[in-house]
Amino acid sequence: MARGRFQPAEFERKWQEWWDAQGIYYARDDDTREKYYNLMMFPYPSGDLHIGHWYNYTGGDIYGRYMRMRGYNVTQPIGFDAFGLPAENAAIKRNVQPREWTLDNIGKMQAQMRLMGAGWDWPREVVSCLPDYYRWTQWLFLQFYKQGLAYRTKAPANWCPHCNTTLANEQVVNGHCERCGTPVERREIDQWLLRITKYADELLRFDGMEWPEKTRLMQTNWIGRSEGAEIRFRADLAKKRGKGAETVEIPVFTTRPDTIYGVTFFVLAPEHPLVERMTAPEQGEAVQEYVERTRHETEIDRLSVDVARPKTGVPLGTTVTNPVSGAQVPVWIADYVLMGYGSGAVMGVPAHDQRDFEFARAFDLPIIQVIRPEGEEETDPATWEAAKSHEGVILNSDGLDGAPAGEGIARAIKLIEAKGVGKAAVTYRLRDWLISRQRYWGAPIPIVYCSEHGTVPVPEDQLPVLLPDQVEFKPTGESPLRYVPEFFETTCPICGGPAKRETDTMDTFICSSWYFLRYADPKNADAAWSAEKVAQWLPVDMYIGGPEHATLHLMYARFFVKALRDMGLLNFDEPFARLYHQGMVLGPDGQKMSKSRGNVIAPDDVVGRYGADTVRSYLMFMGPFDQGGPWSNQGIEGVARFMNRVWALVTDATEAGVRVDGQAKPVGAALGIERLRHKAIARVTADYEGLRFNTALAALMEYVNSLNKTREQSPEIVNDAAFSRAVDTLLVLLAPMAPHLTEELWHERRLRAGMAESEYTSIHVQPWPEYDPALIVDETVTIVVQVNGKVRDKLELAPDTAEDEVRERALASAKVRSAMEGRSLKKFIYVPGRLASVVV
RNA sequence: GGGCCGGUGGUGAAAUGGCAGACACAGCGGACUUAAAAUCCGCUUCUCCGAAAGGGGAGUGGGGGUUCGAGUCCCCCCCGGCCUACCA
Repeated sequence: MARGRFQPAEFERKWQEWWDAQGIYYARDDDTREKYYNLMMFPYPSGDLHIGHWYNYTGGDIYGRYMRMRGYNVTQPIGFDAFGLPAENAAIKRNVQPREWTLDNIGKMQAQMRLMGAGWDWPREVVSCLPDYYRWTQWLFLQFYKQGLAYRTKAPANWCPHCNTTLANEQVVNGHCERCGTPVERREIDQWLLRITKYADELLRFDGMEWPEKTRLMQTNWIGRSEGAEIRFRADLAKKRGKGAETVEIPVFTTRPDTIYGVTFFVLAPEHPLVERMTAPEQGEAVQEYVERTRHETEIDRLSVDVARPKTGVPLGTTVTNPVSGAQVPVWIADYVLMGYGSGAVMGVPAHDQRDFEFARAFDLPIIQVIRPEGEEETDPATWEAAKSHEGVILNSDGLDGAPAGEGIARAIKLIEAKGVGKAAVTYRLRDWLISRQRYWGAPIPIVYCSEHGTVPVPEDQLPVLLPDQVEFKPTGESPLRYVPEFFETTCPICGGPAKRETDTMDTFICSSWYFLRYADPKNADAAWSAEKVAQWLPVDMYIGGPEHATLHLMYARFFVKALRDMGLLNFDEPFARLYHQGMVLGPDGQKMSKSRGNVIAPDDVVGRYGADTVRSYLMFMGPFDQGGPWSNQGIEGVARFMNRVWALVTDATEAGVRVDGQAKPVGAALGIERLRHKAIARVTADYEGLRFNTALAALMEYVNSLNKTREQSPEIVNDAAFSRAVDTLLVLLAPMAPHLTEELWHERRLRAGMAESEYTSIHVQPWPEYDPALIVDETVTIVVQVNGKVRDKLELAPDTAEDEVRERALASAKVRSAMEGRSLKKFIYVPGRLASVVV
C-alpha cells in the first residue's frame, strides 16, 4: 500500500493527542531509573509563541528526548512567568483585567506549545500568577524577612517616568528603562530589598558548574569585587548655630591606597549626606545649584557613552585632612563620583587616575606624582597629557618610598592600619536587590503596617494575600492597590487594630527565582515543596535559555538557592548544573526580527505549510545551536525534501516487509548497510550529546542518501533483515528531531511486522541504539601522502597496515618520487589511518 | 574605553593540528513529462595548461611566527556582532 507523499497534517495532531493520553512524557516520582531534569526557561505569556521560543524549546526538547531514549527518567516541565508589566499595560490600553488577559494568553500558548510536539511534562505546569503559586512566593518572602535577608529602607531608586515604577539596577540599560527605553530618573522611596550582597563572595564561585565561560565572566563582572582600603579623611566643620567646631570622618574606598600621598583634592558625590554640612556659606548657592542639576540629570547623561564628556564639579569651599600625609586638600562635589559605589567619596589622585587627572586639569588643581613607572624618570606633571600608569616604584611618599611595584598596596595598608585611619576593605559593584514594584500585577508583599506594632509580617496561615480583581489603573506612581480600600485597609495581625497593607508587589524575578523548585512538587498545598521531592529532582541537570538572562534571572536563582540552603530548606548549593545559551534566530534579511522591519517569521504559518517536524529540524539545521542565524525560506525547503525522502524510503521499505530476524553475520551489500548503520549511530549520538543538532541532521541526511544509493545499486537489499534494521535505526536516530514523522512510520512498521495495536509502544521510549566500534571503520582507508607538506598521492590501504609497509608503498609511488626530485629522505611521519608525510 | 564571540564558496555552513568547503540552499546541465510542477541524476572555490582524460598553481579578513604539516596554535593589525562602561 504505497502511502503517497509525506503529509504531516494527517498525523501530527493524532500523535500529540496520543502522547498526552499515554502520558509518555510525564515523569513519575516513583520511577527508579536515574532522573534527568531537563529545563528550559519558562515564557512570559505574551499570547504568542514566537520563533525564538521554538528555537529554544526545540533544541531543549531534542536533548530531553535523546536522554529519555538513553534510559533516564526525564522530566521536561514547562509553565508561565505570568506576572509583569505587559499585562497591566494591556489592561490600561484595552480595558481588560490583567488576570483575564494573562490566562487567555496562556491558553493560546499552551495550544501553540502542543503544536511543537515537544515532550512537556504538563502535570508539573506552574503558572506564577495563580494564588496556589504566589502563595508560596509570599511565603518565601517571609522566610527571607525572618532571616533578615529582606529589609525595607528609603533608598534612591531608579524611576521610570513612563512605566511609573521603580527599576532594579539590572533593569536599567544604559540609563534607559529596559522595557520602554525611557531615560531613568532617581527618586527616594521606602522600598523592600533582598540582601543578595551577603552572598557576593559565594556567587563568585562556580565550582563544578558546567556553565559558559562568558556567563560566569559576566556575573563576576556584575558582582565587581574590588580589593583595596577604606581610609577615613578628617573634616573640621565650621561652627553652626553657636555650636563648637566639630570633626567628622569621611571614609573613602580606594583600590590604590599606595597613592595616598598623591591626593590633591577630595570629591563627594552630589547626593552625599555630608554635602550640606561641608559647604562653606559663600559656596552655598553654587553647590545647591549643582546638586539640583545633577538630580534632574538622567542616568543616561551621567553614565554617558561619551567618554570625552568634560568633567564638571563645584568646590565646597572647605578642606579635609589627608590622615596619612596631613595635607589639607579642597573638597569638591562632582557627578563623576557615584553615591552608589564605595562610600560615595573619592580621594583625588590626578597623577595616576585618568578621571582625577581630567578633573584636575579642568579646575587647575595640583598634580603630585607618587609612582614612577619602571625605566622612567620623574617628570613635571604640567607637561603630561594623561595620568601616569600606577605600575612602578613609589616616590614622594614618606614611609612608602622605594616600595617596588606590587608591594606598595600591602605596605600602604599596613601604614594606614598602624596610624588607625583606615583598614583593608573589599567593595562590590553588586547592590542589594530592590524588589518593590509600585504595580498591581505582581505578588503582593505580605506585610502590614500597624501604628502600634510597625512592620508586621502576615502570618503564614493567612497566605495568600490575594490580589483583588477590581482595580483601577491610574498613573499615580503608586500601586493601584493603594486605591482598593478592601485591600489597603486591614487589621494588625498582632493587635487586631486598624492597619495598612503594603501595596507594592514583588519584582517578577522573585517568581522566576524558584519556579524550578516548584516543578518538583507542583501540587503541594501544604508547602512550597516537599524536601524529598526536591531532593529527588534537583538540581537541574540541563538548563537552556537565552544569554540575556546571564546577570538577572540566573544570578537571582543562584542567590535564592544559597539563601534557602542556609535556611535549611534545600540541601544543594547551585540550581543549574549545566547551562546552555541558544543563539538567536534572525529574519531572512539577517536582521533581528521585528514587526517594523516586516521580517518576522510566525511559527504557526510555517508549521501550517511544512509541519512541525520540518520546522523543528530546519531550525536546528540552520547552524550551531548556540549561534542561531538567519531564517531562510529556501533553506527550509531542503529539510522538507529530506523529510520526503525519509518518508519515501521508509514506506517503500515497510512495503517490502519488516524483518526482525537475521542475526546471521551480514555479508556483501548487507555488510555495507550494517557499516552505514553503525557509523550513523556513532556520529548522531556524539552530535546529540554535544547539542550539535546541525551536524546530527547532516549525518542523518548522508545516511539516508547512502541507503538510497545502496538500494539503487542492489534493489534486492530491501528484503534483507539488515535493511530493515537500518531503516528502524534511521527512525530511532531521527525521532528526537522529528517526533511525529518517526512515530507514524515506526507505528506502521510495527503493525506491518505483526504487532497488535494494543502492544504498541512509542518510538520515543525505545532504547537508544549502540554501535560496534569494529563496524565504524572501513575495510580500506585512504592514506594521503605528502611531500614537504603538499599532497602528492593517495594510497588505498587496510586501516591496520604497518608503518613500514606504508612507508615502502609511499616511497614507491611514482608521483611521490617525482615530487622528491631525487632529494634524499630526511624524515618520515605516519599518522595511522590518515596520512604519511615525506620530508626531504 | 574595557571584555567576550566571530570573519571560510554566490548563500547557510562543515572540518580531534593531517585531503578545506561535509550537509544543504541557490545556480547550471540532464532524465521523466505533450508541458509545467514535483521527483531523480550530474556539475558547481578561483585560476592556469589541455580537445578530453588529466594535470599545475593559488586559496579560510591582512601581516608575521611555531610545525614535516595551520581555517585550527602564538604575536601584531583590520572589520563585524554581543555585553559592559566615570566602579575610585
